[in-house]
This record gives sequence, structure tokens and C-alpha cells, in this order.
Amino acid sequence: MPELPEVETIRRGLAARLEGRRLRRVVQRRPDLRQAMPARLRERLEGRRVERLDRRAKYLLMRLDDGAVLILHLGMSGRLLIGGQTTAPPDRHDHLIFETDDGTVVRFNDARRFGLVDLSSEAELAGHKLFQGLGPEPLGNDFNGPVLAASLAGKATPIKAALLDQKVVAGLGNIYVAESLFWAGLSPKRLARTVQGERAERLAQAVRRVLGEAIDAGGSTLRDYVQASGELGYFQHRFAVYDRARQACPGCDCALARTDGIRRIVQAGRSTFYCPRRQR
DNA sequence: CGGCAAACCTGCGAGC
DNA sequence: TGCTCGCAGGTTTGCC
Repeated sequence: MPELPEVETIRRGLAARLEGRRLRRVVQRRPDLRQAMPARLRERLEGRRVERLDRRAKYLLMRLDDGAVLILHLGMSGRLLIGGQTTAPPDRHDHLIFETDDGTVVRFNDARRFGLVDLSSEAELAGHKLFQGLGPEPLGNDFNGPVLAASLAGKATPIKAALLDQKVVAGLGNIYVAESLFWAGLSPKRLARTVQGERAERLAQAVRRVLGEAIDAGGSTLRDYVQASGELGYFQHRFAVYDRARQACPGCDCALARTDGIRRIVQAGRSTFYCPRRQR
């Protein structure tokens, strides 16, 4: 569920409440997420001060004053919510709960348990298994048309699948791949290796613009996702193609044409939405 | 190595 | 009302 814009929105919401605060109380409930939570998590976190909240790809990094770094991933259904109680949580899917010295409570809630919580250190972070091979941050200075073209060169897979690959570029998921390919005018079925030169340039620009606008809108809420404050995201109202099968894409009469509007197909087991008229 | 389907787990909406 | 089915924003695994 949460892709880069949702994770970034949550990061900003949490940073405002957590940075500089001390973790007074940590409650671990179910440890069996995608991977088991680290042992003695409570002992290792309680009493620590939160220096900073950062993001790498779809991971949130909570940097603590003793050099420890808590790594959080939300999987498909994970949420981080401000508010609630550390004791007798109302929700059976609250797996980890923090309470700070000013009484702020943050709950990690994940019904499907595809998320994960891990603990590392500043020293070991760069070499951490989860970050090995991750591609560039799409909103950073290391991502542009030539970089993208180089990483797509020789790939026989459809461009849709290539963009979902976190080694190519970090942080995209099913929604923002669909939206980026639409704005770049590229068919999701096009072979990745053919996205070179001007096409790669257009795609890199589209990725950056779509992600930036989605962050400005607080992410996209389809079902589970909410910001840390509980507020919904708003970018779903601006989807060009995602979840809009048979409707018209922006500024196009495709819905009236033989193509019958935005098409839904399945690629690598996942829904793909695109306009066959505007995306080649 | 590359590419794809299936698996992980729970919840929800649609259809009967 | 209640059942079954399909589907969901991610990532890993195992198979060809």
C-alpha cells in the first residue's frame, strides 16, 4: 500500500511529534511480522531520544541518541498512527506502540503483517541487508534520464515490471508506476530496454513530478492508508489511470473510441492501468 | 542471471 | 444474513 509519497507523508507527520522526544514507554505486542521483530526491543528503545526520522525508499528510519536506528516498513496495510493508548489498545493489529516523554503515543498497526520492524546502528546501516542493491532515490540528485536509461539497458522485462523493481529506482509501487508511465506516454508493455534517450528522460521527469505532487497531496488513500494524524491522502482524486478502468484518461476521448477508455490488464500478477491511445 | 507465478496474511466489497 | 470469490498500495521465494 504505502509507496514513497505515503511513507514520506507519514515521516513528516511523525517527525513533527517525535524528533527531540524521549521514548518513555515501548510496548511490543505481536512480533511475528514479515520477519520477527528483534529481541529485547523494549529494553533497547526505552529511554532513548529520537534524533531524527528519515526515509530511504519505502523504509522509515528512526535515528536514536545512542546510535541505534529503528527500521520500519509498512508492507501493504501498515499504518503509523499518532494517538491512542499504550495500554489496552483498541485494535488487535497494533503490533508496536511508543509513548514519548510528552505523552505522544504512536502505534504501528498492520493487519496483514507484511510490514517489518528491524533494529540496526548508524555504523551498520549502509551495509544492512534491506538496503543492499536499492536503486537511487527518485527525488534525489542521483536520479535522471541517463541514469534510468543505463539501468534499463538490456532488460527484456516490460517497463512496468522494471519500475516496480526497487533496484532500478527506489520507492515506486503499483499506483505511481501506472501514473508515471501515463504521463511519460509509455505503454506498460513496452520492453524496458527500449526506454532510452528521450523516452527515459520523459519517464524520469514524470516519476519525479508524479511523486512530488502526490507528496504535496498527502499521498493516496484507497483503503488502509492514512497519514500519521489520521487524515486521509488526496492524490487519489488526481489519478489519471490507476483504478480507472473504462473511464477516460485526462484530456482524451479514449472512452468513446474503439479502445473503450482506460484498460486494465494483469502483469506479473498485478493490475496495470493504461490508455492504449496515449501510451506507446 | 532473468523473469514470472505463488506465497505470505487479513479484510472488504460484490455477487449469489 | 451468510457464504464464496476476487482483489488489495509489497517483497521474497522457488521454479523454469
